[in-house]
Amino acid sequence: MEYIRSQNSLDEYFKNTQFKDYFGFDIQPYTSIVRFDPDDIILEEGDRPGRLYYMFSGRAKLLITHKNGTVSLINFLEAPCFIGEMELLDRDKPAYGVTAISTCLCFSIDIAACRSKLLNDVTFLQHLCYFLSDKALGDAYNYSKNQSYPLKVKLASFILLTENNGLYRERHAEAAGFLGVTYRHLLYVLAEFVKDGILRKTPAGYKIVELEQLKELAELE
Amino acid sequence: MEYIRSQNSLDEYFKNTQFKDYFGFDIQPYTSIVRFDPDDIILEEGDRPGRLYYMFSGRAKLLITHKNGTVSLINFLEAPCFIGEMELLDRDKPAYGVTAISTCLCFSIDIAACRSKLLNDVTFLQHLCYFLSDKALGDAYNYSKNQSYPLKVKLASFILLTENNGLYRERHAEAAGFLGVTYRHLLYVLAEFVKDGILRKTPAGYKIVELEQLKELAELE
DNA sequence: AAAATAGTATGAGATTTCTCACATAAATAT
DNA sequence: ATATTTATGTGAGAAATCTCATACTATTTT
Repeated sequence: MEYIRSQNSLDEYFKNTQFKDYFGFDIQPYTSIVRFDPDDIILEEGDRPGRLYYMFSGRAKLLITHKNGTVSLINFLEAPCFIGEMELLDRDKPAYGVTAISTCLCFSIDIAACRSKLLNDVTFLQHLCYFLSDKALGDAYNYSKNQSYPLKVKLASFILLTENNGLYRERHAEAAGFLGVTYRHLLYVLAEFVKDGILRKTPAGYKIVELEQLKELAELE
Repeated sequence: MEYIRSQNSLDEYFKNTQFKDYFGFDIQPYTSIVRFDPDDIILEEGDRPGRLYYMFSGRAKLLITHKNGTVSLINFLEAPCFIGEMELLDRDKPAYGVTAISTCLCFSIDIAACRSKLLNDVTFLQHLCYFLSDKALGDAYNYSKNQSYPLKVKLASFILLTENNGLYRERHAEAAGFLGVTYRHLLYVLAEFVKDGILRKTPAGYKIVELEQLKELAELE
């Protein structure tokens, strides 16, 4: 993670997003801009980060660690969205972690400095409710739509969602868990993609060779 | 739908739920209690109901109608939860409908009478955010956990979730859509349940004969 | 009353996905 | 450096699920 320090760029981003309109008070003094690179941890599971993020560019994933230590990919977060609102609303530490997939640019709000302002700002709370309600509906819709398709199609979407710079490199166990198929079958279909020339296996991960074909497959859903 | 008029029962319910604590002002004057019977429409798709519900007992389902007219079951709502918050937060009419599965008891808040009070009540907004955020996480978790199991298991859960008075009577097409399997296959597994004596087919619907066996199956997930 | 429509029902072969057994490579611990 | 664990891969038969074709209601429309 890296802070973006230039005052210019902060001003610039403020102008170009609606972010400031989500608050009933001037949020800029409490805000900085941070960049998370792929695989950076945005929210540590079981931590009290003290930061509320508003991601205005990038993709991230939401993970849960089970009692037995295995990690499950649970959901995706796509800009624009809030990250870490549960910590603000209080109640224990987050029971989930968030990790950057692509480069993520976020406004980072210092909760300690303005927690009570936020919690008493109806403009902000209304917008947060709206975001959450909207996302819940969209997610539910996607869930029920998604599951009907064969793995070929779901995997194509999944690769496009998790790919970075044309490289797919998810843990197979994690991917299989999220996609609801066995490890074995995931490998099988992945091998099919390689055989069909859609992907190429490299030491760094699976390189996307035929982006168009992947997109076509994914669009079936 | 039926109003529950007795002042006694309103007082009673108020005492026995935390409902009133979710508001920073006295909500009781704006609240009545309504009962929805199975299959009653709680929220009409494309309507402006003017009511915010807090369901404190019962189960309901969330439906979406597609452009081509087909209806998809999208999600379940279980007490306690809010229903219709999108209408309060404004933005057009709801793009989804909600129908009672079992008998549902709800506090019904007259939005017209206290919209601005609600939208300016940080206590309420905070609780709503919390509910929404919590539900989103729970849904995501369930979803990713769920999909791995064979239909036998998922159908068992589904039947338990949609059953009323021991009777399962969902539309097969709707159920198949939600469960992400073909109509054919759903019928196949349903027939298996009948053959195994778990369900019995009656003119009124599928009667649950072996509740325990259904529960056992469902608990595998 | 006939026709059209929507929901229910079943068979059979094709495809997808699973189970399980096992092998190899890479990362981590002792 | 060696054992141990973790992740990756592969084969083959079994089970789950899909596709498609085809009937049979019941309800609604004309």
